[in-house]
Amino acid sequence: MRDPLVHHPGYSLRRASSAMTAELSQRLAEHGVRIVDATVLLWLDDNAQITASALGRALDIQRANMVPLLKRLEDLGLMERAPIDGKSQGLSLTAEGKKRVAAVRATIDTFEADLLARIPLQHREHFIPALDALWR
Amino acid sequence: MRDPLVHHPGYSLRRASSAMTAELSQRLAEHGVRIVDATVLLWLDDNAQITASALGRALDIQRANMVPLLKRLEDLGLMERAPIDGKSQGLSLTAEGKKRVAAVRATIDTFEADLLARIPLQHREHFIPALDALWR
DNA sequence: AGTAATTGTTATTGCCCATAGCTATCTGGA
DNA sequence: TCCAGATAGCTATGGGCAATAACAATTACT
Repeated sequence: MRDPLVHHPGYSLRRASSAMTAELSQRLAEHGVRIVDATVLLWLDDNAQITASALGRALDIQRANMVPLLKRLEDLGLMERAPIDGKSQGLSLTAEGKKRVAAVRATIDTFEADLLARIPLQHREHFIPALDALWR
Repeated sequence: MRDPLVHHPGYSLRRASSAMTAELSQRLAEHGVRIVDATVLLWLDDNAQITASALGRALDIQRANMVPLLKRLEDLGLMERAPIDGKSQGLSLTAEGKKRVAAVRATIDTFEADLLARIPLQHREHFIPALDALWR
């Protein structure tokens, strides 16, 4: 069986990302959050009172898609909103949210370390710079 | 605004993959196929008479998810099935499928080259080996 | 003051992956 | 040779994330 996709960076990227996503999802399920939830929680922890729109721009999430995401975090009691003016609202973690984000951060840090550890040493330092060149 | 996700390989991987996927999708739309369709077409071109199950195993696609995928390619007139025995069927490209796959392959090759070109030279050769360590 | 941009929202769609369960067929060991 | 177990193809359903279009209310700019 010939594999026409060996040495195709696009395909390798897709497969690696999908494998990574599946594993991280599973680890985060322990905390009752999805991957996107976790990234938002981390951002809120570092940027209290950020606006939904600004957060969406930072994470490249459409405003429309922020709505159910934030509602979920609010329903979980992890995040709350405070009006800034008539149309904007500042987002911040609740006390429960701060507790949760600490656990989530620990899980993510472990995960990222495990991920890097799987990459042979001679390639490791090139990994993030190469990836970042593709989107940052 | 602080970014808590800089230097997180998992996040960079997700973002790079998502950016890449969006662009490739767009380029392939010109040929009327999706990304998954294209990878299947490439495989069929190199592995005529492969079985749906075997193809699914090679690409890590569940048998259940192969069904609508193959039906789509069949409806497009790009792929046909021939019974091997009472329960298996060999998949292969139609004449139209062979024409299409040539165009698709050209688009993908250009895309992969463009993708690599965006990675700074000193990191480039490390990219695929690093990715492959994460899933192959 | 009035036009343009921004914010939050609803509704809908598309793509890809995952699980559970079913039937028919094939295969290998007793 | 027969039968249990593996395999092939399929249906139905749902989850996760992203994309688009449209709308009302508010704010910012000129």
